[in-house]
Amino acid sequence: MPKVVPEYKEEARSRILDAANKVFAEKGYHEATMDDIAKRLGVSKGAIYLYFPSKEDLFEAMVKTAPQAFKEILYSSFGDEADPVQSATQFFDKMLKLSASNPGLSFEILSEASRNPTLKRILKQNHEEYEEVLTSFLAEGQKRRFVGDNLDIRPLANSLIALWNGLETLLVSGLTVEEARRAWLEALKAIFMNPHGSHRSPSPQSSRSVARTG
Amino acid sequence: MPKVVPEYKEEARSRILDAANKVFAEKGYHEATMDDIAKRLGVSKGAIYLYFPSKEDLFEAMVKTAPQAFKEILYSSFGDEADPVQSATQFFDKMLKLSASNPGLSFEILSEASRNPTLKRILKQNHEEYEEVLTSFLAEGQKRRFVGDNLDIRPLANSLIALWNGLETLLVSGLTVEEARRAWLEALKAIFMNPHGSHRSPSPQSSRSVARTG
Amino acid sequence: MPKVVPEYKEEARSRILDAANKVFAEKGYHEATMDDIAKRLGVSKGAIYLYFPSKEDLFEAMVKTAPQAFKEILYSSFGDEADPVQSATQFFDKMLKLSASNPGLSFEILSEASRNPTLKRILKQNHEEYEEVLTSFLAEGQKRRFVGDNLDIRPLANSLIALWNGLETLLVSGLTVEEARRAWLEALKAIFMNPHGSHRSPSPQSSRSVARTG
Amino acid sequence: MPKVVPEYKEEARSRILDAANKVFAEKGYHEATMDDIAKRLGVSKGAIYLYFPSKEDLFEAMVKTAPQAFKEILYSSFGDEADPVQSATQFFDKMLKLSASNPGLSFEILSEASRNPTLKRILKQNHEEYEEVLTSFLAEGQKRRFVGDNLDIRPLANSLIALWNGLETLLVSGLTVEEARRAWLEALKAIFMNPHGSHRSPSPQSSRSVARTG
DNA sequence: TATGAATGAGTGTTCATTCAT
DNA sequence: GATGAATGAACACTCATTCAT
Repeated sequence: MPKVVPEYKEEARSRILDAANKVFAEKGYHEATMDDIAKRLGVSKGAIYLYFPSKEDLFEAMVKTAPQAFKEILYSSFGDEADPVQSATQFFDKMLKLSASNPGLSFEILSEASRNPTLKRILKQNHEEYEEVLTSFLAEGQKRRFVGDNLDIRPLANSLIALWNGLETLLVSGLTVEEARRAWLEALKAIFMNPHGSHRSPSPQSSRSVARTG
Repeated sequence: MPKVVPEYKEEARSRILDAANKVFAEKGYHEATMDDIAKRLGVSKGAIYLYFPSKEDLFEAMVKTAPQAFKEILYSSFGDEADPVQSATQFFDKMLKLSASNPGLSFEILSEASRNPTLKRILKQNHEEYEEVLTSFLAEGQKRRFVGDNLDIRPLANSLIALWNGLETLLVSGLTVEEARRAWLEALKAIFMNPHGSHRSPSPQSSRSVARTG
Repeated sequence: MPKVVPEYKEEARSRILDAANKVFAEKGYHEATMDDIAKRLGVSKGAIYLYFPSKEDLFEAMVKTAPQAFKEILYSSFGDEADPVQSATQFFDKMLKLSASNPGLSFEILSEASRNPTLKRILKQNHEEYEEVLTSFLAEGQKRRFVGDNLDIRPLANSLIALWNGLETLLVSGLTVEEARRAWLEALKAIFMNPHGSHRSPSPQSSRSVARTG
Repeated sequence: MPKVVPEYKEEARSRILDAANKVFAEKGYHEATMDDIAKRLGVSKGAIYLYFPSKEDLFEAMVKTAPQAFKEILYSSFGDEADPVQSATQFFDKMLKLSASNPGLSFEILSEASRNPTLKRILKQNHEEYEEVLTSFLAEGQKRRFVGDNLDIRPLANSLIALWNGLETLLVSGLTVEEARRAWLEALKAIFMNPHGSHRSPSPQSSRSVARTG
């Protein structure tokens, strides 16, 4: 059996997190055993406990690594000056690929988080990063005039994140990828192509027909 | 110990499903034990097995009951002829209440479903019901002129469902209710307030054919 | 569901015993459930408890009925004046048929009996009946000159019973029916065809070469 | 709690098999619990599962060890050139002792085997070993002239095995040890003392071909 | 550091038996 | 008598965690 790593503790941790990610993604938090993870690494169960004090800690550490991939996709999709709908399509496809490699892992995380304050805090931090990145992108878009000048970009960023997350749930529920892509693009066009930039409340025609939400 | 039910087998099942719903919501599928559910009902573990052959079956049966609540909320929110954004706000608040009483249950379901074909099938049926109901509502909205005439209402319905689902995930991730409501309304305004016909390449026959939902 | 029997308690018992016999034979004592037996009869579980106070009692009662079939086979095989080897072959074939219809039941009974004094007593009574019947038959055989005059017929009877029982065990162990029949006949010929009738100790040549067993 | 074994995995298995043998013999397969076996060893239940994947596997492994004891008894009883009836008496007494230490275990095995193909296969292998050893012994007996020259020794071997097995059943049924020994010896005398060649239609080539046991 | 044997608490499921109807 | 819903004790098996080596 190869050792986890002779010298670099950090790399050992990182290898374990990789293995954990795969195993948790394949089996879900509860069905995955410490032994599964150890075997995937070719290491003894006990070795993992030298780096992580418990299964829960390991899971939490793994969740902390999640934003990395997301941010990479975000930057590579929206980073250049392309047409935003095209960027959104790229984003959709890359996220789809990521999500397909971890089927159900995000729900596993969410369901644990809904009962585990530590996890919740981690997710909150992750989300704040996402929100930040996306809001910046949208602000940049306003400068470049492909995002309506008077849009409220922070809630909009949240809508976009929510929309993606929600489409992931629908994919589990049997929505085809094509249907999901269609829904994603329809919604994005509504947002980006609105010719009036009239989403925010103080625009006269919206206040006429829209109930104030308090 | 009281009997599960005085007389009617159906009511017994239904009571168990209620208890299961609560316990699964509180603890999640794996952490919830059959004993938890039995005790919540004031009944012996064995009694549950008179009505459901396994924990898994009980869970699946519980998932099948979900559309009921959703449809009730949908009809009661969008049923009358009120302003659609106001209806959407009502919908949001009612869904929020439902979801708050079952924190994390939907993710539990999704994470199980991502590995359980039976559950997946049930979720698909559920989703088809949701899509149907919402598509009909949007079609009606087109007649009443508060939904753009040439909108592609089926993907739109999916966007709305996804958006709600996604907001639920963000609430777990620490988004405040206010932020979520804001994101919801911003997105809806973009959709509903959009001047007619701007969402897609306006090919008339496609919108007609999509309205046929079967 | 038909009632166990409306009027004759004895018949009810007897029907239950029949069903029990079949179910115990099919599944073994431990794997058979009271519900299996009840369902085989088309009766409720509770009904059985009106006639037998426990599963164990039911099993014991069933064991008590066993000699009936054995005696019938014994009489019908050895009853007439036929050639004893031919009779033995008939006996073998009939017993084989009986035993095939109850595969493993006798071992089930024996293994329970080895730990259950009540069952043991029942088996002892059954065995005494068998021994009696067979000894009488052998005595008759001596009169009719096809059993050696100076044979010790009671141990011989036991040998025959043991031989049959033992062949049953070998059939479970994969001996073919043909091999078993061969073994049975070889042994019987040795016993019945011994030209000297010299099995008992006081016969000179046997005492010479045979160790006394005390 | 002491460890199952200080160093050698094989010894651990062997100790568990020993404990299992005792517990299964005392309680029978179904009444014996894994906990019983573990406690008998002074070990936790889980430890057993490190060596055997299931109760059934443990039982089967135990059954596989049976021929060892049998062969030892057979060789030590018949190994020397003593008078065969005396050898047979020794064999009887040693087998009796073995069987008394495991009351009912063989029936437990047989009743399980009658419904369990894996066990059946094991029993078949065991039986083939017994048959082989005994046939060789009888062939040797023919050379030494204490077994009739033209006896068909393979069926004869089976008869002897069956006879012993059958006597074990009668011991459970209340036959006294003395009666059993008497029956055993009477039968053996019939076989061994029989003047040469009287057991079967004396076709010489058949006895030769049967001696080839492979 | 790393191992992996051992632990022991935990859980889904079964079923003989009871008893209100 | 007969039912069948309910009980509750039991048991096989799992797995996160520990620790002697």
